[in-house]
Amino acid sequence: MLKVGRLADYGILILHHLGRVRPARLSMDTLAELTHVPLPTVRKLMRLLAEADLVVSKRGPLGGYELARSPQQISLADAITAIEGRPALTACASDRGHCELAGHCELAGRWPGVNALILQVLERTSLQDLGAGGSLHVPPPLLREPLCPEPPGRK
Amino acid sequence: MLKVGRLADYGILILHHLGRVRPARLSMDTLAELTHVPLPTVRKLMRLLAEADLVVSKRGPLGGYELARSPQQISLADAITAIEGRPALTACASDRGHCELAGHCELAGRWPGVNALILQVLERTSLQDLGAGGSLHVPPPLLREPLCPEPPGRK
DNA sequence: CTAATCGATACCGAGTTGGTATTCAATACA
DNA sequence: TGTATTGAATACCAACTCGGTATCGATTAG
Repeated sequence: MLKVGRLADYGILILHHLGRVRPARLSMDTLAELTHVPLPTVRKLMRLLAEADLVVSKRGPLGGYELARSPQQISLADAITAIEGRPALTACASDRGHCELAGHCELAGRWPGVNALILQVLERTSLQDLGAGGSLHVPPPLLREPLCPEPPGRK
Repeated sequence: MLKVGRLADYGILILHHLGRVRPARLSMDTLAELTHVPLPTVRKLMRLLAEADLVVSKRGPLGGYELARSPQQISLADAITAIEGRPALTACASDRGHCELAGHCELAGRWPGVNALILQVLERTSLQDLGAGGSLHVPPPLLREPLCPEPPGRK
């Protein structure tokens, strides 16, 4: 199904909320309430997001989390990578993890290319893009034309 | 990790091999040998691929499978959909499957857009593209410019 | 000093996924 | 018409990943 895990989904939602209140801070408790994600799960998520430097934590009363940078500067790829590792369609395109077919598989060398394409979509979509209205950076014509028109005057 | 299941991976490899020998046929036995995928697993895969009309089967001696259309006309999206259902990043972007956050989640309406983008990459990449050399339809400049440059003389 | 809040570790149950076994149906060819 | 070859269909299973939980320790505002 090519899906992103529920944790990553939740994580992105949390980042979205942090973006909305920026530069204010939100406690895990509040985040759990806002997102309806169970608190222990929020805990696990925040650790990952903090490790990846997407959020900054403050302890003690009045503590909580705030976004480390602006929502424009955080991509979906950032978020997903923080929570479930670098997106990799197949084992051959992944850093960790081995494909037992390696050696026989004629496609092994080709997957990274496709993977990079997908990754780009995720990198070019920011939290901001996701949260606001608009066409996700990508003009509707993309739907009918080749992925990118041949750049004029090249080669 | 945003990965495609191993079955889908195998399935695409199988389709690739069928493409190479087209319009000849290959038996499951041969396919298992060629791809190093265990025969029972090949069986399961071929049923799915046949149901999706990506391959055509012939029974009896000299039987086997052949590609239903040319490798250019089969996209990665076709293959993945046949094997693990329509790709959907999140539950909100999926047909089947419900997100228990539906109703509270401010992002629910936005995911389908991102999903469509990813889907397009998969739809625009054919078996042929994957198997052959070349730049996957997508010129390198895509790596540095906005996903698609604003079409000149528009709006 | 104390309450509020984050940090870290270990653990668990369930569902998905990849893989297997078995039996039946069709067909080329002798 | 019989037999060997090949696909079709069903049911089943084991292992791993994933989402979720519990518990305790560390920091800091007031």
